[in-house]
Amino acid sequence: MPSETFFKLPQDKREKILTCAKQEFTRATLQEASIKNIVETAGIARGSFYQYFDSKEDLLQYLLEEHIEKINNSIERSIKKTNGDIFEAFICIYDYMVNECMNKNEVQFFKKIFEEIKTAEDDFFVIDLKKHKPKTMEEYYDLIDKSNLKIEGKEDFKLLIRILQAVTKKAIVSNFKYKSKKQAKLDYLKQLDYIKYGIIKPK
Amino acid sequence: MPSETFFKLPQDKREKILTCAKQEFTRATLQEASIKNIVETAGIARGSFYQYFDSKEDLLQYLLEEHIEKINNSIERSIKKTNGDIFEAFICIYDYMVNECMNKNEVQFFKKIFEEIKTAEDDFFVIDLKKHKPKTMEEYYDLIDKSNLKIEGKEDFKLLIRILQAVTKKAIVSNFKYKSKKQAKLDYLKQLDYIKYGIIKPK
DNA sequence: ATTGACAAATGACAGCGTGTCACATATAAT
DNA sequence: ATTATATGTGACACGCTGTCATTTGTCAAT
Repeated sequence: MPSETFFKLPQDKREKILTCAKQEFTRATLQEASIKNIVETAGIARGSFYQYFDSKEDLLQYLLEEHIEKINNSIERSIKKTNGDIFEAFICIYDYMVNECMNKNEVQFFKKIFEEIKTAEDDFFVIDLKKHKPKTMEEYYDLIDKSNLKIEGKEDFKLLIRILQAVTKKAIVSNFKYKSKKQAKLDYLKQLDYIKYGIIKPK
Repeated sequence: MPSETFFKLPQDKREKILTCAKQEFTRATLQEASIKNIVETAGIARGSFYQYFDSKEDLLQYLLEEHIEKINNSIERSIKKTNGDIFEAFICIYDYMVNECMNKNEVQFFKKIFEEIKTAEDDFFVIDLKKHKPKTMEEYYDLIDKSNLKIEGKEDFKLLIRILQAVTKKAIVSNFKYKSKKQAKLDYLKQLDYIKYGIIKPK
């Protein structure tokens, strides 16, 4: 978290810093991004940066935090809206992430962030940042309608969520990457259908 | 690729360098790994390193290369062995990767490597290394038996492969991460079954 | 055995980004 | 006006990088 001092800053200065930071994280990966560039473009002294943030990671964490919060809420909202239909809920989440959760000028930033996410990570938004784990999907077990699913218990549910999350993450990256948003969505829906009804032709 | 000079080195020196490099890549991520540590533990001069390799990435690429080759062959072999059954083929590939393709003393190294792989990557073994793209699964389209699959053309096939690769990558990471290799395998098989026959209960 | 030409090894060096710290400056409290 | 406290600053030492002029090793020709 940024220091108290940071929040006491005049708004325009604070925003300047955040804007320049986003710019830098868009230009480069988390590793390549340099504090030097951020302080130079934001026009603050090197020492000041460290008065506001512990580290580069701390800053990035903060930049993502409000979005993690929003996405988190969207997950709960989606599940409720679809009456616990896990597939419909994931489609809502996808739509939210792709269309609503970020401003137009942040898209490139988020594209970069999504590309940075490791396969090994189970959540959407954990990069190399250990703190502030958002609620995991598994925690919504009770809200999901399992009556027509081949799910026996939480362990099965976990396995399903892993599949859906892996596919959804990749779909979101595709949405950013490829020209046609429409095609990306269609591809995603088709993949969900495969998972829903199976890839094997019924006899 | 390493320089000619590197291959002319006495075998023990060459191996020392590679061993120390693996050690360093096991200790740290690609980004954190330092050439300084490698040359110091291997007991060679800094300049020598650059005579052998272009960069850290070049070295890592070389370390992975023979395995990429082996894995690549295992893919083709698996597909043929299973007469084009894509699911059985993926299980073979999983088994090969988890049990056979690496020496016991390399396991930690590969664990690290797999954890580094980004969600965005479509292949198994591309980290941040652009060169030497192995054959992609998509290229095996003609070898796959599609008679009982809901696959109409290459585009559908691509979507299926994306799902299977995403799930398999995560399963391999799990295998390294969790205590029980057996449970990891069972989980993977269950996930494949979900994809094969669908998660929705038949009526 | 000596020479010379080429291959390989070396480590000092400049460059660059980092995180810190002693000092400067602003703001508030008495 | 004076003191206390909070905030801002950039010079600095540090660590790692990639380079390059120089040294060392190898071996064929004489």
